[in-house]
Amino acid sequence: MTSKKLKAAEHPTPVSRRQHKADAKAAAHSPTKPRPLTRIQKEKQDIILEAALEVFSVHGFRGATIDQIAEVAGMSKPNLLYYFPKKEEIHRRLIAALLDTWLAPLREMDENGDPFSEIRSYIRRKLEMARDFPRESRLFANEMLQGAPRISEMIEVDLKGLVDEKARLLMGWMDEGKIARTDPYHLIFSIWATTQHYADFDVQVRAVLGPGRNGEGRFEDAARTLEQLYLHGLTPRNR
Amino acid sequence: MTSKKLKAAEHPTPVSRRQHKADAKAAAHSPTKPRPLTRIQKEKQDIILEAALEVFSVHGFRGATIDQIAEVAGMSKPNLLYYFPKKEEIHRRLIAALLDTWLAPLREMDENGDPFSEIRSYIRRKLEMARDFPRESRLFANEMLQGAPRISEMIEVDLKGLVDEKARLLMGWMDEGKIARTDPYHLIFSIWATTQHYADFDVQVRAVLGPGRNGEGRFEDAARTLEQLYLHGLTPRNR
DNA sequence: AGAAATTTTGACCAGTTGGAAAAATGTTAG
DNA sequence: CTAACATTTTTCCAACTGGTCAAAATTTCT
Repeated sequence: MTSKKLKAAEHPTPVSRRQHKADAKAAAHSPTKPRPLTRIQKEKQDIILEAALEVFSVHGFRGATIDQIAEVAGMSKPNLLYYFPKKEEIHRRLIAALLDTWLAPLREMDENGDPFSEIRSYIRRKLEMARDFPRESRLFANEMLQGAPRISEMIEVDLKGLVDEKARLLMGWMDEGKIARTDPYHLIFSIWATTQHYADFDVQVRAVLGPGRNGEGRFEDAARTLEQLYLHGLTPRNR
Repeated sequence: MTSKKLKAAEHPTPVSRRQHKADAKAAAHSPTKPRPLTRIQKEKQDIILEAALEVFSVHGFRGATIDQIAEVAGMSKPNLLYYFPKKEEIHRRLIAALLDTWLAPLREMDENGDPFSEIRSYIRRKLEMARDFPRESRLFANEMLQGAPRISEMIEVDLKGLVDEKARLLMGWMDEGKIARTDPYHLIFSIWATTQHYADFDVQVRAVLGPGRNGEGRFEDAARTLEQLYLHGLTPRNR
């Protein structure tokens, strides 16, 4: 009694990028509903994304294999492909989710706050992210190294837009004499670089510092050094 | 600057991993001479290394393919494999040559010089390297992101040794009150991060700055910003 | 319980990958 | 010129790659 010879809804749930032909039943269920529903399969998707983050962040897009991700996720490759029909899909999902989180700290920099404490907070938050989400940082770095082929649009619009806005804010503070005058863009780049460095070059940092200063102490040392450097470095000179 | 010096003590003849069987003549030629000599085939090796740098720096070790490298090098894959029997060999050679060049600027930091001008020079040189050898920087970054599986030894010995030495030097300057007191290790990390950022995250920098400030001007802006930040930030506070 | 839908599995594929063998083509010194 | 060596090309291969498919196992819904 396999009346589903060509099954009307071959991909009703998980990831469906293209409908099969002639399925009146699907239409009957919901006329123009692209995504009927998802239940506790979202669980599986999360597991996959987790595993993919682990693998992509280390080997980059090309260097990572579906088999590898499937193994880390604890499922078979075809099973994984049931949820994400394409390798690229997994990657895109990861990147999309990442960018938002990644820019949050900068977004929080408030024009009404005290310049120094705003900048200090920003550095802190970025440093915390490098500590708490190193894989995300590496995923991002990997994408950048490759020339951001998959996210050029995002960085040219969302990211640039936000940076432009905050650069203007910093300029304002400089004009008011509240912080020393520098190029706000390069200042932001510096903060990005110094904080993300602790995630992206973790091995190097670890190797150089040796086993001694490497736990929470390391984080505090880094935070103190950077805060001093930036705050001290941004204090207006001539009075 | 462009230190082309390469240690020629890696492998003797191109295809040397296994001799033809039963040839007493080889022994007759040179009993215990590991490397007869290499002529103008070194040219080919250089071409291959050039191409490999191009490819590895973008896709990382796993993501790069021999075919790709061969194509960029303008030769057939088997031909390439004649010179470098293993993919890993090419990569190792690149990394080995790189590390030396890469650490040169730090090595040049002179304890007899003026602290501020030494640090300024160091930043300048690192920034120049990021501008002039971005591929090398990315190759290095790629390796770090992957956990430096192929060069952990090098960074744990050579690199750590050098950094320890220079950290001591910086500490000395701090003790003498010549520069503000901070963690010298994290200070060095910061300089690495901020300078290499311009090579590794070039796409991002370019996208954010837009087409305007992107030629030589960009380099100058970055240099000025970093110099101000570090020199200003390292000026001793209390008098 | 039983039908229907969903999830998982196993077999399979075509294209790519790193690499081996050996034949074919230079190159060079005697 | 020619033997000895160096280089290049052709052919080939086994393992791996992203991905498909139908059947089987499982879950869900009534």
